[in-house]
Amino acid sequence: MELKGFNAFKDSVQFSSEQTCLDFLNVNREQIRIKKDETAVRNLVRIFDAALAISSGKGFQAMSVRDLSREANLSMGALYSYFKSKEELLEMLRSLGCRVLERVLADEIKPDSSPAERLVQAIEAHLYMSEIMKPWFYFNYMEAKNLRKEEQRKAIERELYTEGIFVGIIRSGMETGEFRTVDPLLTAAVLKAMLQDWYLKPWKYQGRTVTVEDYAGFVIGMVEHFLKNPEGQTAIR
Amino acid sequence: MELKGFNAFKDSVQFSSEQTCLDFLNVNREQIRIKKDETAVRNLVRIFDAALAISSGKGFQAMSVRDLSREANLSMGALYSYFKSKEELLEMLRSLGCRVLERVLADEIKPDSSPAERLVQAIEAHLYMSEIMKPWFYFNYMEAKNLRKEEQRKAIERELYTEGIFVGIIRSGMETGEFRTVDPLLTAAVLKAMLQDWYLKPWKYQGRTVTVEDYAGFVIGMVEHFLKNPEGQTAIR
DNA sequence: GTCTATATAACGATAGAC
DNA sequence: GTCTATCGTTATATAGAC
Repeated sequence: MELKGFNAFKDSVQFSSEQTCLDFLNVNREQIRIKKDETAVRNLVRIFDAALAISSGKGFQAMSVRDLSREANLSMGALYSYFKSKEELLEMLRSLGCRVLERVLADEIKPDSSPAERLVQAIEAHLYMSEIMKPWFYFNYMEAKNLRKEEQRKAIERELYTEGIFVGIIRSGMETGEFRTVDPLLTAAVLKAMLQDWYLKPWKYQGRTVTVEDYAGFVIGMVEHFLKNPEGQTAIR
Repeated sequence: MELKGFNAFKDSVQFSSEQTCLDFLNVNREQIRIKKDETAVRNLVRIFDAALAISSGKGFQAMSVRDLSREANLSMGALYSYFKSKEELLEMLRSLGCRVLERVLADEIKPDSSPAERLVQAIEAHLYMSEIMKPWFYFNYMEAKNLRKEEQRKAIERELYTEGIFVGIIRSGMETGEFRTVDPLLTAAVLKAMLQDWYLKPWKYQGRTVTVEDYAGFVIGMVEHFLKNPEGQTAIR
């Protein structure tokens, strides 16, 4: 196993809040009343950062729009020219990270790599993205239940989609004989659970001075150990 | 590996909501204004069940005391003779399952078993208890952040305590040579994450008709595969 | 574009009748 | 023990001045 490492990953994805908000603005142009891009992006960044910060402490429902107004340094009236209800703000926040996450996963997982290599790429991409956008990932997980039924369905679909990436990799590894025969669905499910633990319990890993690379290395080691065919790589390649 | 199985487990713990609420009443006698045990227990069961049901849908913060009054078939006034504030209700709910959980873990993990056996006992106990008290486990996880700082600290302590049970088992298995050398803290952490996934995403496993025994078998298989010393049991050293 | 001020609804909590 | 009625507070959302 050969890890890309967190720093190399960060350089290659070039994440910035401003770029993310500009993308967001371009997609949701009609819902936002502000006409000047520069103003809109600047305030969107402040709104999103503040909302994620407050929500991570006490949850989105318990955050009042007044709280948000204070934290983002914008008046009530100003806020309501970026969204028309608190519920809409919730859905804006949710959709924020989805686009960038999907793009990164598509970029970082190389279809012509071996299953074992793609497994490492996928695990690193998931973990490192969750490290970069930790507040969003936490929010996305904890607030899913507050979405409307329809949006909730989409959120579940999304979880199953990223899990499906792992299922696909495991299946193809089993076909080439690189991996031994396991239950691909359950394996992907518990792998996902491990990856999510990284951003769900930051207090745990921070307190133990475990870095995200340490964690990635451990998870990859465990999964490889579980999947590796003891008879060695039996074919194709 | 030899599993006890869910039904055998259920028989041996003899869980009942009424018993749990009676225990609770005996511990918190001074905070509850109702004098007749029978009435108090009956209503406590209704309050707790209703509160967990509503909270699991939209979270505790979003649940109004009026919602609770409707669902539990008790008036506002009646509710407030069982707790003196919504926040106190939150802490009552949190403490509910802790006692019974701790008792069960102590009963089910036999100190004179081998590390491998104790590992199976601990995993089964955790999973099966979370299946029996699923609404409470979900609540306990999702609402921890709404507790007061002091109570939050205790919640983290509790998480680390149950995780510590696994750490202890892994360490002793490494000492006897039954297990190979791994990072006990990280192993226990990801194991915990796997166990929690069972009650955090019921929609996933229910939809796939995976039973809790299936899940237990899979997790135990994976962890044993990870821990098992390839050289076999090399004795005490 | 952003502000202050306010309308309107819902909230948690309590007092007092039964 | 439980209910109904109601208090004071806080919430979301908007209107109109700047």
